[in-house]
Amino acid sequence: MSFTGTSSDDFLSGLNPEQRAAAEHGGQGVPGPLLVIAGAGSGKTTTLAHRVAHLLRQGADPQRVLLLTFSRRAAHQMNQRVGAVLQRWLGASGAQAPELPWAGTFHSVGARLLRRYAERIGLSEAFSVHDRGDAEDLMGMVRQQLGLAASTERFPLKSTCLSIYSRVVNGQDELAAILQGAYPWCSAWEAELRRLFAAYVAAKQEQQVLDYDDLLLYWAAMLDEPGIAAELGAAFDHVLVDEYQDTNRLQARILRGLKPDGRGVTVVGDDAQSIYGFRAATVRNILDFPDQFDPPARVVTLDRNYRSTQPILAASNAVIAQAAERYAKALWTDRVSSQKPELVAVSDESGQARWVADQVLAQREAGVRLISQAVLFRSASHSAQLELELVRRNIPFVKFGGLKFLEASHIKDVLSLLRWAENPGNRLAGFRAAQLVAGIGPTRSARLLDAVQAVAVPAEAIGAFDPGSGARDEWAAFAALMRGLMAQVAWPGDLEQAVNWYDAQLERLHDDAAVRRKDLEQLVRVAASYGTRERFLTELALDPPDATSAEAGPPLLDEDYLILSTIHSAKGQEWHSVYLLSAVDGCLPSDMATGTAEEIEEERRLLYVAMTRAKTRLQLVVPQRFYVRQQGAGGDRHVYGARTRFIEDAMLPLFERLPKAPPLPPLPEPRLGAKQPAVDLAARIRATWM
DNA sequence: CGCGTGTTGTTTTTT
DNA sequence: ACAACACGCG
Repeated sequence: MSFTGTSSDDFLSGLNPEQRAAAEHGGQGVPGPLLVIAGAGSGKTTTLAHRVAHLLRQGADPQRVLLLTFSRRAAHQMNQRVGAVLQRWLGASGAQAPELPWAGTFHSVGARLLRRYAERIGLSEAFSVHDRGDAEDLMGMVRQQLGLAASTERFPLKSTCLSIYSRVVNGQDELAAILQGAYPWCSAWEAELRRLFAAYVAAKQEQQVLDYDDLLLYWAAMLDEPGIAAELGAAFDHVLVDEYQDTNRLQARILRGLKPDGRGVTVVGDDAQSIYGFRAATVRNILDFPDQFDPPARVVTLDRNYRSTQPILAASNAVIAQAAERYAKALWTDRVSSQKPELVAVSDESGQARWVADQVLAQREAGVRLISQAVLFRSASHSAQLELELVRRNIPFVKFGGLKFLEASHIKDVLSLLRWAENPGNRLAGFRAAQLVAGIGPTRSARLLDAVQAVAVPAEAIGAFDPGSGARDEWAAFAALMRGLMAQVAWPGDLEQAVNWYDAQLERLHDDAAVRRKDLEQLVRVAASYGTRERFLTELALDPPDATSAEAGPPLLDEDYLILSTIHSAKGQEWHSVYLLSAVDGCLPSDMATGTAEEIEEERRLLYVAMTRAKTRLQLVVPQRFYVRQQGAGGDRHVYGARTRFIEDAMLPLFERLPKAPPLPPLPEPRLGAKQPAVDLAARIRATWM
């Protein structure tokens, strides 16, 4: 299939000169490496979409274009934009715009490639993908087995162990260096951690499971084989990477392995928006990209902002200008406005919730739909008070980031049944699944798994297992379910069967069975959109649905709703009005992240990302005090919050301050002792009716 | 051996 | 305020 056409170049005519240069880079033949530095709101997606369209128009085969995006959502968006551009160009010719089959995240593309090459690299084609929670559980199991949990001095928690392991793998660094740099309090455990990680890797391989890091690690390792590298490199003519500032060294290694000479490679990003350092992303990837090649990659900088008004941009530029190291660029715009971004002083977190709810409603009255407004925050928990307020006032909202559907225990329970059926070697899934039966605990479950491992047909071992006197009937039903799930795949009927069986256990396992039942119904609905059980299980780990039904739930498409989002999840998005909650030192920068200068720089970029999401209206809300958590009910310990350190006094002229009058000092807390109240209001009010 | 209860330690961001 | 862990009962 070819899209080479004869029509003119007008489909690029909507672009500015720099965008156009990026889109057309290379002319005929396979172009050399290209780096596009795309500032916030500079039309990055548009440019990348036009570049893809341009390549296809020049005859590139969509099957041979690899487009690596940061999220599934971005991949989808890109596919649509490319389609729209091409559609316009193809015009009335009626031809179908092509789909890009190889558009996705590094992780999801990795999973697909590994499955394709499974046999050649000694991997089972039925390998399972562990999400973060599963990986932690397995790490916990191994930690237990090695006796590290029982040592007299406390050993790092399983989640910490996994974070360290992940950092080592993704950062392609030495354990000792990572410990020293990011986990100094764990340095004393280096030898034990090494032993733990070795056992963890062995356990994964034995069970044929891969965690997120493995999807990249095996891909990179596969590319170390010259034969496979040549084959894979030749399979793609063009490799485009979005959000390159948030890739880590392992991902850079993959890119180099695919295209050692850089021909056909385009990377796009903005060093000022690098916010995934905690995941071992390194801004060095983008800073060092050009000189990796000889001759160096071409660099195109997009510094015209089409999103925000001039006052919003001026404030954002001032914030990022304080950053230590970056590609120098100052964004500019011709969107004039007299409205500066606003710094709003409120009394405390509940005042903040009321303020934002008031503002959101007022804006809606003024004609700004809820869906064009967003509330951003540093960490998912910061929005708790606001969520209560929104529910109270009947303002519909959807929250991005924070607790994921998949992390809920009932969802994990049901999925463990399917995962075990899909891959009986997956001990973790079996371990969890068997314990759902009343009367089965860790010990019997482990014994069962040994029995399963010892025979050729797992279902037989399950049927023959003696669960102890109390559980025989329950066990028969469970064994029948597993036999059915393991014998043959019927999708999505398998999930319904699993949910049906699990429903009988729900009341016993959880007090809030009703809410959880709704989630399971939702899961069944989601499942129908996946073609096969295997795809469902892997893709769910790589792209979980966003919210549980306990929260707002998926509003109907025609309904209007407010967006709540962590700053991280807001990446790449934009809204007419943006409210940033708790722009206070301790929240932003988070007091969890003030250890090193690098961490603080990343927090600064987070504020920059948050501010540059706003098109027309931006409010940073600063509670004057907030209550310290971790204290008894009725406790009154609080901290007087200072405005975030990233907005220095010298920048204040760039903001409007609200409210205009200085805020009233907080009322002194009345000390209600045993004494009688000074004024007996109650008696007076009773007297009205006498 | 499983399950319910009390105690202790710990809090971020995501594929 | 919450979750993981240790302990003691059935």
